[in-house]
Amino acid sequence: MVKSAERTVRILETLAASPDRLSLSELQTQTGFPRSSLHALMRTLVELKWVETDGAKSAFGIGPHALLTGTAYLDKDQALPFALETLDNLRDEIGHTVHFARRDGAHVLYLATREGRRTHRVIPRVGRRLPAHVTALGQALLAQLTYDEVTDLLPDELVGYTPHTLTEHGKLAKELEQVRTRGWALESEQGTPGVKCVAVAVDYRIPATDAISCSMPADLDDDKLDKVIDAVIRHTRKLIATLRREGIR
Amino acid sequence: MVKSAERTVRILETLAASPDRLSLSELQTQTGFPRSSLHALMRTLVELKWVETDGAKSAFGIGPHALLTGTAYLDKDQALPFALETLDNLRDEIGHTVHFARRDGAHVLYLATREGRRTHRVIPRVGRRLPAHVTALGQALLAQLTYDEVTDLLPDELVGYTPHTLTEHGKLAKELEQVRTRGWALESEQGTPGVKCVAVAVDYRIPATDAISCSMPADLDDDKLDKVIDAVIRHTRKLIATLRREGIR
DNA sequence: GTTAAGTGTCCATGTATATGAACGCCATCC
DNA sequence: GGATGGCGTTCATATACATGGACACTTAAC
Repeated sequence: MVKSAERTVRILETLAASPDRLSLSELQTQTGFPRSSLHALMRTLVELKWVETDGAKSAFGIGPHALLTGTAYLDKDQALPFALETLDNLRDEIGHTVHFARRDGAHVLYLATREGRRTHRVIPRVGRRLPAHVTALGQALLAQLTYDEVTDLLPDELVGYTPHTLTEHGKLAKELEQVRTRGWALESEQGTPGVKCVAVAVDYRIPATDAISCSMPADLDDDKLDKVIDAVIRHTRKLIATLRREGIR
Repeated sequence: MVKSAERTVRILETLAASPDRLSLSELQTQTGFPRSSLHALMRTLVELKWVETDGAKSAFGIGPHALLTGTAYLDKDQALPFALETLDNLRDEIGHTVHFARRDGAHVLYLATREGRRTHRVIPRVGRRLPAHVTALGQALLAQLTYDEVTDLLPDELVGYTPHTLTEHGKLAKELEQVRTRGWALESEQGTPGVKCVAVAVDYRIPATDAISCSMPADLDDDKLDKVIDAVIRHTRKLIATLRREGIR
């Protein structure tokens, strides 16, 4: 491990994770790196526009070059170009926001926002990440794994985001078992208050590494929910067929 | 400048800019760094998930952590949370994709995609970047600057993307003068074949650093184009008022 | 079968970096 | 006004890295 390279990305991750800009000393406490070492690294990163500084220089934040570089990850994705049409169609059919994600259900790769009023001021963006156990996307993907793999992947302490979050490994395992048998995951305000999500894994790989989800208001009635579940399953099957046909691995 | 920190981000930028994954030797030729130095850096970056490797290890690509970190830039933006509603409303009203960008018109911060069929297979994503002189967004922002500032900012050679791209500084200056007087920029297939864009600068700062644009099929008739221009101007004014009221700087 | 050019990997050593401590600056406190 | 704690900055020296060259391996050429 090259020390300064590791530190460079750790600093960037720290800045990205913080809701506010950080001073040199705050960075010191959060990263544990010496002030003087940080000083040199920050000067470098600011010059390269990977870190923004607040005029007074006492507040560092993630810079525009990090955005330019990071989002290029999307262009490299094999499955995404073929998924776009399905995702937009699904969004148009059900009228709710659709997410496409991969791996541990964490980072959202594509987002088809619905028309009309938005309910909260959270910026809809790709790359957003919530722990796998609190989202339907995450559960749909975790359900592909064995119990041991799941406990291995997740931390011992499952963080609770709302009163409905499954914070016990036993309960989560039970839920995942249900996801496996019925084929889709349902999240009712486990991650975000007032939001319900349905997710289905896109199993063109075994185990599946991608999933489609649809988020709705939590108070949606069961009739409409059934229609959404049906639509998500239908479109996911179509996407699987497309990916198989195109030979995506 | 810390050498390995600089190299770290240069490597990431090189990987991001390349359409394909790169081998160690390709990285060597593109960056000029010695193979053995690259080797150590790549191992570090792969371990940290900032770089992905292709199983065989002979093909490096940008990794998921770069996406997670880079997109956090969006959460730090002051104006964006207040712009979301306006942008979605504009999209709903005119039925075309709406972009919100800043600085040199380069990186798109928010994207409200339209419903219905998509015309090409380019992944719609934030952070995408085209040179300022080929986009309406870029021209709307360049029009805020003096001739000297523009020539200073842009390279001497203006790259042409289509036959309609303004590749001469003189012609660009003339166009920018027109943008200044009429208040909006129009791009007709100068950046992307088959696409027309209208952009208006959001001048809550002087000079404006943000702009809203709307992209349409190039064959849209003049009547509808006028309606779009009117809508973009109207919504931009509304956003300016909002930002002023909220005291965003 | 031999050559050539591609790949990743390893190692010793000269060079570049990391860092503790000291410094200067500006608030705030009492 | 002296003390305290915040900030960024600087420098000598110990430490860690950069790197040319050697190595092993695969593939393609002939």
